[in-house]
Amino acid sequence: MPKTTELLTHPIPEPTLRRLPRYHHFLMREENSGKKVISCSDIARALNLDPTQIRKDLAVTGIVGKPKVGYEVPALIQALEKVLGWNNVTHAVLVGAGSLGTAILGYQQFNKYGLNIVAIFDSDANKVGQVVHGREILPVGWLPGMARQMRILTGIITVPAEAAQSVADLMVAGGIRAIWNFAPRALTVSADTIVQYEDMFSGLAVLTTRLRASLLSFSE
Amino acid sequence: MPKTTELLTHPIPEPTLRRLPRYHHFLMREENSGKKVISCSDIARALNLDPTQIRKDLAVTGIVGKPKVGYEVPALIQALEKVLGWNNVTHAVLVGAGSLGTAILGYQQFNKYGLNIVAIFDSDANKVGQVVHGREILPVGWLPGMARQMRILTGIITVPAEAAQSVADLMVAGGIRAIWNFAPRALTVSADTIVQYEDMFSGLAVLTTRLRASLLSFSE
DNA sequence: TAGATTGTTAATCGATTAACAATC
DNA sequence: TAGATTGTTAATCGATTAACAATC
Repeated sequence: MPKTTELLTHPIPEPTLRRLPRYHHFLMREENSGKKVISCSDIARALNLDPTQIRKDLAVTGIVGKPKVGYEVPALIQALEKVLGWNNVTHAVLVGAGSLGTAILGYQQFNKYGLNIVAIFDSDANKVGQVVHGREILPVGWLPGMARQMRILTGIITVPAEAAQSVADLMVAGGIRAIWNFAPRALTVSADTIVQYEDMFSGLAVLTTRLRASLLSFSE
Repeated sequence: MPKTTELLTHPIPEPTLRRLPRYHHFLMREENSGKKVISCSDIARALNLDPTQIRKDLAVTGIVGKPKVGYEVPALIQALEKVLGWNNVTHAVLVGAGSLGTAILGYQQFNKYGLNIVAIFDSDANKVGQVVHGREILPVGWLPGMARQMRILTGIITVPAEAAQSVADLMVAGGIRAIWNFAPRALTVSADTIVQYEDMFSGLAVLTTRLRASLLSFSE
């Protein structure tokens, strides 16, 4: 194997990647309340995690802390944003102007963290032409052409499960390479396309099952 | 250790639990298209998973398959619903009548899978009294009393991050034992309360980071 | 300095995957 | 029967946690 392989940035484990935004949120809050420096144990206590785990997670940012002191909050925030790519804007199209779709479109926080939804589509002729959050709903047939022309690489699916696969096909046809899928439906896409499932039923299943287990163990 | 301990149902690993709803969705679809029996390899192909993993996951339902044939679809669906508790209704209150909150309230699918949102609250006096999806928005101060009186054990938080902790406090005060938290904020709650985080920023972080890695590896 | 905290290596834990006998 | 598929045990893999030297 050539030496360059070792120089390639080691991929960040997914569990770590999922925790980084939580650290970022917490650090922003601490910075706002005037904190200049923070230790892993502080973060661990607030987020209910193991301090060693946090140390390992933060290592991926390249930031080094001072023994007995901790990490500089602003530098750590900056480094996290760099790793998460929140400085570069990700342009995306969204399909499905239902309540979830418009909620995501209107969620200012996403914009703040580098997600820019440039167009919203729907297949419903009654919805096409309506304006939501300042953007006109476009016919979904326009997606492939527009995505290709604007070189959009990210697509968000918020349509009902039955329509999700056909929307994914349109996205792939439009050159989209990463799909954020909120529909409870497994998608079949080309090998070079990434699908990130955001299945809220999974979360609900964990919650209700844990609740039942907890009630049983307390014999209630 | 007394023998009864061994009889207690072994807790289902979280990764397994998160996959069960995906199996359920897929099986429902297969049943609708008339399929009576299904094999692990069929499921594996459709969901892009390992057949052995599926066999192990399905074992938690207690359903046994027939070698060379597979599993009976209707029985498997029933068994999954039982494990996931989708037969018993989970009553819940929701706080935060913003776009995400109303989207969740209006999402019929949740109702179908055993989640019944009995009341929606907000702290904004302008919103209180408005009706969304047939339910009047109530002042958040009423939450503890109502939750306790109706014996609601589940709460959903869809308020901005700054307000999430105070809402969680109200929920705990109202006897709520499981919180589904959509706000990007770590919550501090009593030991007997479960918090399920549904942080969409984690999903976004995974998506954009993977996309960048993919683009780099293809040297584009 | 003494002691708290970092960074890192080793041990543990748990989940995924491989191997294979049982069975229809 | 032969061969596909199940169920289960063992091996592998990867993430978390523990231990501890380095350091401010």
